[in-house]
Parts: sequence; structure tokens; C-alpha cells
Amino acid sequence: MSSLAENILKKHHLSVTESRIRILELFQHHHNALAHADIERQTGDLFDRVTIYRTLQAFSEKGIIHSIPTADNAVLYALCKEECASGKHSDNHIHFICEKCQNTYCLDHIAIPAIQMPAGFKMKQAGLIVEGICKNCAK
Amino acid sequence: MSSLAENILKKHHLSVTESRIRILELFQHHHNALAHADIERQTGDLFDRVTIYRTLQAFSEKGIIHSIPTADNAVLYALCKEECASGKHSDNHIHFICEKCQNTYCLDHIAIPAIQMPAGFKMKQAGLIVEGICKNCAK
DNA sequence: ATGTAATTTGCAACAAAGTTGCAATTTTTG
DNA sequence: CAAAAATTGCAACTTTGTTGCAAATTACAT
Repeated sequence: MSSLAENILKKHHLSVTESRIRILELFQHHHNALAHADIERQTGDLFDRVTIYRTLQAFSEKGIIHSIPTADNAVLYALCKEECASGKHSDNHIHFICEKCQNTYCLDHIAIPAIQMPAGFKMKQAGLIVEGICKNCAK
Repeated sequence: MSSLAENILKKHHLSVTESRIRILELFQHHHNALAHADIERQTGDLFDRVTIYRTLQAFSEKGIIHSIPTADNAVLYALCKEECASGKHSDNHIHFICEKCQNTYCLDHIAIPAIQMPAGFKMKQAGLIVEGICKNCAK
């Protein structure tokens, strides 16, 4: 009789606490990426600011969520796909930022195309951020 | 009898001041991207912290430099190519972060390959960040 | 089920990063 | 060279993130 969120926590050897369940469910109910500030806003004063920081850090370390850097220098977080093992994020999908609603989406199905590096530079990982208009805002 | 930095400032209708020349020359002498902290370190206490912020902001608005988001959530700045008009950065080149020396380089010559968007999503701009080993560190 | 060990939380204090208003200085312009 | 415009430094403040520690909660082994 465990919730989905509870199972995810157990699978990653994290204690099951109210704050972690609450925050994890927030991610499950939104299909776009969330900033620390979003979470703080939506959980009200249920938990301390510090708890949110530590929760996000724990989730990130365990590979439950991954962070997304943005141009305006805010960190966003989004749920990882199954394949993300602890620490090793298979993070090679595209992040899409809608310039209208400002939401960030993970386009999990589209891989990053191969890129020809200049001589001497060896690529190990790549991250692609696309800006434009999302499905919802296109009407 | 104007320096290169001085000419760039004049071309963008910015007053020629010592701090702006100093900071602009810093960018010209480094071929990798600089963080605010780097500039603060290298200019010592010649200028106030606030002046550096405002200088970077002015340069960015005029299209002299562009900002680069990084994974660890620090903002980096690098010189723009000629084509960058005020505000409209033609910023579609690749940013390369060396995992050894931690420097960030602009690979200006390589364009970002075309990407197939999912239905409903309209791409307007793309930014590509590549991690790996740079030319110098490969030895 | 219960007591103990381990983990997590909230609080407070702190550190770092960035912003804003304003008076004084510097630069530009005619 | 003088007046107007722009830039700078200072101080105060906000926002964002971190750390240590005592209290509370959760996990675990009987």
C-alpha cells in the first residue's frame, strides 16, 4: 500500500518523509521543470527553505531528478527517466524553454545530434537548450 | 590614436572610461570565457564590485559580450563576434567546457546542427554546451 | 511492538551574489 | 571651457545558498 513516490524513495535508499513525498509528487504532477522558488511557493510554509535545498540535493545525487542550467542563471530540476543511475545521469536529451509561458520541458524522445568537433577537442557530453514556443502556447 | 578597445566602446556609443577599457581588454587577452569573479580577481581593487556588474551588463546589452549558462550555475561572459548587433546575439555557436582546466571556449566555427522538433513545438534559438577535454589539456 | 541507532528537520547564523538610490566624479558635447 | 549627460563608488539591502547543531522523525533489529 505504498504510493508511487514512496516506492521511488525506497528504491533509492532514502528515508520516507513527508517533505520528500510532497516534493516528489510536485514533480510528478508537473510535466515541466521546477525551480527551487517554485517548490518553495507551492509547498508554502510546510517545510523550511533549507529542507527544500537538501531534498533537491538528495534527489539529484540519487538520480531521481536532474538539474538544468538556464540562461538567466536559475537552476531548474526535472524528473529523470528510469535509466538514470545514481550520479550517472543519462542527461542527453533536449531542454525546451518556452519564451511565452517560460516553462521548461524535457524533450526526452529527441536525442542530441552528433557534432563534429574541431581538432584537439574531445567531446564527452553535450547539453542542448532550445528556445521557442511550446505546444500549449502555440494554441 | 585610439586603442582597439576604445574603438569598440565608441562604436557602441559607450563612454570611454578606464574600467570599461580595462575589462574589455581582459576579454581580448583571454580566449576563454570569464566569470564575474575572474574579472574581480584580475582587476583587484581598481574598481568597485558594482562597477564590474554594470560594465558587464552594459557590454551585454550592446552586444559586445554574451553570457553563457553553465552547469554549476555561474554566469560566464565571452566576446561576441562582429555579427552581434545590439540585443540580438547571433549566439548559435557551441560552448565547450574543459573538464580538466574548467575553462569555457566559444567554438565559433561550428554551427549547431538542425534538430527535429516534436509536433507543436516551434524552435527559435538553440544553445549547445559540450563538455570534454580541450586542445591544451589533451597535450 | 518497542527501544536504539541513524537520518532528517528546523532554526539561527552566516556567506556569497546581485541590485538599487544617490551624491560625487568623470566623460561627452557644443 | 562650461553645461549636460553618463559613469562611478558607497552604503544599504535583497536574494540565494550553506553550515552546525539540537530536536524530532524514521529505520531497523530484536
